[in-house]
Amino acid sequence: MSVIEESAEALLTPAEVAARFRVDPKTVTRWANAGKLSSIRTLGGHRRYRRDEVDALLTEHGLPETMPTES
Amino acid sequence: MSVIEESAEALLTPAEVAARFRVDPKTVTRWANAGKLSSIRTLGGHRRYRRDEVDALLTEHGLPETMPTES
DNA sequence: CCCTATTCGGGTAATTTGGGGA
DNA sequence: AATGTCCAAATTACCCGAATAG
Repeated sequence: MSVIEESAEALLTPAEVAARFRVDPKTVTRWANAGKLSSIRTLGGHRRYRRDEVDALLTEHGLPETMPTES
Repeated sequence: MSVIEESAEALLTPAEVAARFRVDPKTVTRWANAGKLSSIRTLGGHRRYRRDEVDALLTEHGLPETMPTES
């Protein structure tokens, strides 16, 4: 399995989601428990998160106003 | 799982941005509210800031490249 | 020097987050 | 590596007053 295929995976581990939000994996688990983030369970009981959902939440927010030219 | 994710985490906490600008964390929040700085929200409502943007703002003053002795 | 608008920091209360340990 | 729980630190949003331009 090469590294390139990984960017196409649809599911993210808790650590990967935590890294993208710059929070602890525990916090991601809290979000899932609070129903703020949909999760899928592995057969071992651990959670996986939808990558498109995470990416959508990451890009939610606002760009700064168009910065006029410094001239 | 590979290590490629590491380089993608470019988010700063409010305290980290405040430290770079030598201001209060509240002031950074004020900049975000004013739209001067783009922010990403955690699902709990806390803000994360893009390191690229912060670094760009810190260096965009056009400081002279030659920094002689500060005597 | 005075006046005015903006920015910054202090204080409080409520929520979220992170560290340590089970 | 991940889960669930307890507690301290961080962040948020609100107020207000002081410092800084212009």
